[in-house]
Amino acid sequence: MTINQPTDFELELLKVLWDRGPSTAREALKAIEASRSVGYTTVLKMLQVMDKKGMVKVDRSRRSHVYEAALQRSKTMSGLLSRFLDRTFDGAAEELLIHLAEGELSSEALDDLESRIAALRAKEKRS
Amino acid sequence: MTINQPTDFELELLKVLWDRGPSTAREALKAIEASRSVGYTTVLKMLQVMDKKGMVKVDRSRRSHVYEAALQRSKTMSGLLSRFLDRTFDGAAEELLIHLAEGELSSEALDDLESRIAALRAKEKRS
DNA sequence: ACTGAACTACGAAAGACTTCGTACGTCATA
DNA sequence: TATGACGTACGAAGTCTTTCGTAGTTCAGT
Repeated sequence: MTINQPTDFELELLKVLWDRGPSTAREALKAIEASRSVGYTTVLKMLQVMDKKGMVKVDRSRRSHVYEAALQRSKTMSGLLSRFLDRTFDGAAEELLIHLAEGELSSEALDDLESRIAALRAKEKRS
Repeated sequence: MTINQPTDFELELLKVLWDRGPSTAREALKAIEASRSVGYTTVLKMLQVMDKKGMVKVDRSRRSHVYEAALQRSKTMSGLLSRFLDRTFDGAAEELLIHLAEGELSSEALDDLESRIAALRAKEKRS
């Protein structure tokens, strides 16, 4: 059961669908155009490809088909992270954290992270 | 100066070079074969491609050319992480951490992480 | 009913990555 | 010196992703 990992563009589209909810190709285009230039048929084609891969569900009852994400945001993100962790850091989360901590974390993020750890600890103890 | 991001295979080879030090194509092949099957000329070709991209340095003074990583391990990893963070989590390290914490971290890793945070805090205060 | 706008379907091409076959050179040794 | 093992160079093909053009359909407004 190897899950389908979305590519960059696919993820971009999934994010639109997660944020906006079910959307037409044109609506998705509008959302994406905000950050970069791409043609309408390109977006449409990608949505069709994603349909074939089972990443989106399509409602064809209207003339403008409506696309909806068929993947859960959280699971998808976890899957992408997991794969990245394996491929890049050979699964060593601590290694990843070293680089994350050194380059990317603000003081607030550290606060956030600490409270998250505390929550996890509490959950662990409970189980 | 957008740095060349290694692909999966390229990273695999870089890891070999980082771990073993300067190596011939055959030595790299031996190391990689431990985990998966690939042909000798494939490895050689990749090393040649990486040479063209500037990712490795080649010593051609011997018949069997000797390849050496031209990228720093730490910088490469940080770069890969940074790109992944941007593309997948739109740069939000906290988002990444949520998923990392939920899926991948053992109790020991949490310990490790906490002490790392403490160290970062200390470093921050000092500056 | 006609026209133009908007939609879908789909072929095809470009670029990146990976893979290998093949041609050819070199070197030790039988 | 002939042979086989081992080395490099490199073209080419297969796959995947992204991109778009074009053809054909549908629908609303004149």
